[in-house]
Amino acid sequence: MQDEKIDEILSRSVDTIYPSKEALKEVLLSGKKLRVYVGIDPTSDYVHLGHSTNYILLKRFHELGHTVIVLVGDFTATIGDPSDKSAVRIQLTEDDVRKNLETFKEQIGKVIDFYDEKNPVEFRFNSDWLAVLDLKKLTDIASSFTVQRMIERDVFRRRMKEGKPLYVHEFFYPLMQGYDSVALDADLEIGGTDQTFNMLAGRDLVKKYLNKEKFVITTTLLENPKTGEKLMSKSLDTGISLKSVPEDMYGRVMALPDETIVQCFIDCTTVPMADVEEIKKELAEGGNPRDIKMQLARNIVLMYHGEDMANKAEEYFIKTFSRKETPEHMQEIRVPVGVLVGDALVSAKIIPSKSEWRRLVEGGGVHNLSNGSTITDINTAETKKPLEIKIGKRTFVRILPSDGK
RNA sequence: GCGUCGGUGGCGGAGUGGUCAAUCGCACUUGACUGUAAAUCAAGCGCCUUCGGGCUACGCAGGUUCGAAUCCUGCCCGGCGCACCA
Repeated sequence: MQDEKIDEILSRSVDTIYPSKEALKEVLLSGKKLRVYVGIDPTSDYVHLGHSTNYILLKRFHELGHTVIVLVGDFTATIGDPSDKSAVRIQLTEDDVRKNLETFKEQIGKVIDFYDEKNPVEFRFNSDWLAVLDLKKLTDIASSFTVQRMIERDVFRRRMKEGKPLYVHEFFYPLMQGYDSVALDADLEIGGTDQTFNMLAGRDLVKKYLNKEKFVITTTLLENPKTGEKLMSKSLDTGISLKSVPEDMYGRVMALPDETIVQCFIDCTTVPMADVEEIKKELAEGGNPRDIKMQLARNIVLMYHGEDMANKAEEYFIKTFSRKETPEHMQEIRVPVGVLVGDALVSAKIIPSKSEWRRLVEGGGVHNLSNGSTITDINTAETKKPLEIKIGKRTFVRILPSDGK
């Protein structure tokens, strides 16, 4: 049982283990309790399915009784991770961080029990040690790395090649992140493959200051196998937020490319690998990807919203998209009698502008559910009695006229 | 500091006096189709419009011109090269 769990830790969603899988396996089998951590960026409270992979893995360590730490990168956030080129430095107030952290706990709390009394999860803030780091110490840390090694890094190399700015302080970023491992007395860090460089910097520093081996597990990123694009990207807004309401979360999972189904099962759910193998086989043998993707969507919604909500989301999806029925619950807006439908929708911010409304109507994308027709007149003013409108496939609005002033 | 190149829509990236609200790719929206909000195909993608057009936009501020994203001046920001380097 224990061995099985260890095997899963060492393989599922794992890209690479440094220094080696065998070395980590040996330590895990020895029964030694490790200090394992994952870093989070507190600049926003946005956590998506891609992040969840790391926490699911962290959970596995937690279940084996290892000490689990969530590191809040409140100090490094003010520098801006060079891995993310939109390096707008954000000045975070303590309040922002706290708020984001609370939201984070709510979302990831569904994966790991943060309030487990038997094995409490530690939350640490790197400003505690980084904000007070003096230049002497920083110089000492920096002396562990050569400039050559820094500029070898592809984000840096690419930016130099493209003539994009590259600031000196960006070199500090991996150093600081690496020093976190020292301050935490970490034995193991988990992060996406995009964090490899930063996490490896920590290995060097831990060896230097603590004279021990820090293990690093990089986890696979969800990618579109066709384009190689990251499936979950904060900047592209393609990720599936863990804050999504059940119907939305379900639908967004359904919108993922068919080719990613198996990987999502592996990385975003706790469905046993044996079952995942079954699913893989089923797909290979011509199983309907839609049905299998529905299982996936169901599993994911279940994780974050519970069984009831998963059922409801599934039902909603089937009704709305498979059978194209009108949902029971829809957004309602109240408007004075006689107002143009388009104006009402714009002022309710359901549509960004009148031009957009015009395009939607001209493109045949607006339907009057009350009588089953497609609205073709942009100046339609059917606001005398309640009107149900469908815009595109997934926006439903009920317009309620009120004669009140 | 000097020289030089550049700053364009959500992003990447064309355009270098008029036909530019700005080629194209990505993202996004809508439609068709379907097995799904997949894939594929089609259309759209600044704002307003009585559909004639109007308005605001190409780092910022001025200027030249009948007319500027495109030319000039100044400023701000960046790349590269040179210089400086106790």
